[in-house]
Amino acid sequence: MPELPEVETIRRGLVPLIGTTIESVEIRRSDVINGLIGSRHSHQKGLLAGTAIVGLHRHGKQLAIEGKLGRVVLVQLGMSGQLLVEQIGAAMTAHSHVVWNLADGRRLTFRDPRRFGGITLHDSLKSLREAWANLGPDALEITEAQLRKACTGTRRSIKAVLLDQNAIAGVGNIYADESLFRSGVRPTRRAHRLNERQFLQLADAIREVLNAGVEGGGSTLRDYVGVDGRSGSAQESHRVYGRGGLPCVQCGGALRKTVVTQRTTVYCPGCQP
DNA sequence: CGTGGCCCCTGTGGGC
DNA sequence: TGCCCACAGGGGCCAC
Repeated sequence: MPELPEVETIRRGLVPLIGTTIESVEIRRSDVINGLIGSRHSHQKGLLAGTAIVGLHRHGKQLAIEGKLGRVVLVQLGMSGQLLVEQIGAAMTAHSHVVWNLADGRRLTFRDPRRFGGITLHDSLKSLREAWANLGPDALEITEAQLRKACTGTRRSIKAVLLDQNAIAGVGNIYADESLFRSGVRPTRRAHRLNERQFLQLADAIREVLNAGVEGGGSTLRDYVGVDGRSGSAQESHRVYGRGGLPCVQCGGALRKTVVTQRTTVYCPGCQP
């Protein structure tokens, strides 16, 4: 479900939970949690039972819930993941895998029908930082220099690099196509062959489309729902994503739909030479 | 070692 | 109207 703007919107939606104590945690499907070892008691502890939420962090599309003592629950939403704030006692929807019962009578629910997402436990902020250091720089603030570095020494296409979270963290399929269109770069272009101007324009475009998505409340996805379970209101109009065969907004020519790196890709043959 | 290909899984929307 | 299947925001792992 989420691209970076949705994850950031969810993070902001959860900020009001800071200071709230987690009373207990229900693991309804343990296989969504990576590296569960040890006792039931340690699982509860690792999932922050009995402690307060003290911070909410994001890097790329990953979201971290920080508890007291530096323990961290790292959530990856994958394609269909959701974090929902609900009232304790409300009907539990299908595919609700982990539930944090809060002291204020509400609960935080991790739902993920397709289960491409998951949860990883870290016992310290240091451990989280190390994991995030292995990812590329955050796409929301990507600089031209960082982008150029990610594209150096590889023979892959620029789209493959954009989608590689270890190269740049946070660009998904929609924003890869949107940023490539806005910078006039064909998705299949070898990454190392972009010129100076293209690196600059692409870095600018990535920041712009992601920031626009955040401003729009992360409502750029068809079945995205926020922490309140409602979908976003201001649907951003994508210029190429989902518009294969339709006229290009710049030149009027037909947008071409292909597959690059196993992902549906739409671009304008005229504007992205 | 870098890279492309395959697969994981469920829900849904569009075509027939 | 209803059924079926192609396809979907991601990313880990495996052979080359």
